[in-house]
Amino acid sequence: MLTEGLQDYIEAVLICEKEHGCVRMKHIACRLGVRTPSVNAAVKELARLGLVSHESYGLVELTASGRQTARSVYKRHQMLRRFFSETLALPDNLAEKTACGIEHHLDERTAARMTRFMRFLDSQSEKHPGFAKELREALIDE
Amino acid sequence: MLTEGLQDYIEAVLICEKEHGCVRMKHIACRLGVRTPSVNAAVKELARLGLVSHESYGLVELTASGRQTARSVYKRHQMLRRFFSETLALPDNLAEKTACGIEHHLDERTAARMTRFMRFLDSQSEKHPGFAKELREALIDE
DNA sequence: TAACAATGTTAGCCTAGGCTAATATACAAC
DNA sequence: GTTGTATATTAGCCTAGGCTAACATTGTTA
Repeated sequence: MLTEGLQDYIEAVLICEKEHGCVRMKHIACRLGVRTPSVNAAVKELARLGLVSHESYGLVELTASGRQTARSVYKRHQMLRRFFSETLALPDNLAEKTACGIEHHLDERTAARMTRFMRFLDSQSEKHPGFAKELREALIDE
Repeated sequence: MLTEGLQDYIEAVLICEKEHGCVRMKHIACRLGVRTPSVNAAVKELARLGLVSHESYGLVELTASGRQTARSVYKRHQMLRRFFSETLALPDNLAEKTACGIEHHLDERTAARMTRFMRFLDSQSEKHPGFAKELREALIDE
């Protein structure tokens, strides 16, 4: 079973791949703010689950199914980040932190619903000039 | 420091108090789906933090500061439950489960922002007949 | 090619927070 | 008052997932 922690790790693999072209233990460690022995243990487990391949002292690579999993985790993360950052107009770092904290607690259905919800808000902004502005004003909290 | 787990416990104390008039270990255990020894350890810690008072084999009672903390946790929980249940129109049990999972990951500011956001949506529904209906239709996902 | 720097791995420890089994207490009923 | 049942507590174990320190490997550079 893919625990919350492992979801973070596999997402990190995908992102490190994008960022560096290849994935080393230290990249993952750096991204997640943990030490390499922790990464080592996690990657071992991901390999056992067939989500990455990895041989000793070598690079980490996503398998097909691992990539699919990672993408789905990533997509959800981005959706949440957008919700907090764009919809709620919170600062990027806070939006990111919050998205990161909650992403593992939304099931498929809830995530899909939120996506539709955000789409609806976008459509309202387009249809009704003033909607976005009203929203922005409603959110001010000082 | 009040860990996530302890926040669940202190919220449970408040709810058990509402439900039963007094708070026993077993009430908390039942509500959180854990065993009494786990509750015992948590309550001990809450007492150490000055959030509840409790003597051996007796009832658990919130202190003033504990009650304040519990209420704030509870309020956030309810706000989230409403977001998923009313705004996103998800089934109650799913909304509850999701709210429960993510509540500890929102800081004060984010929670306040979401509250304002929901207030804004309510005001739109009032001002523009059809808004709520359009939203409902936009969320359908079958 | 020898040595060093960077990286990865292993071993062993720690904490949080569950659990069960065994023990202790409180209270009700006889 | 003794006994039985419900509840609470303690002791001790387990897992996930961090960590450091020590060791191993790789690859680069003199």
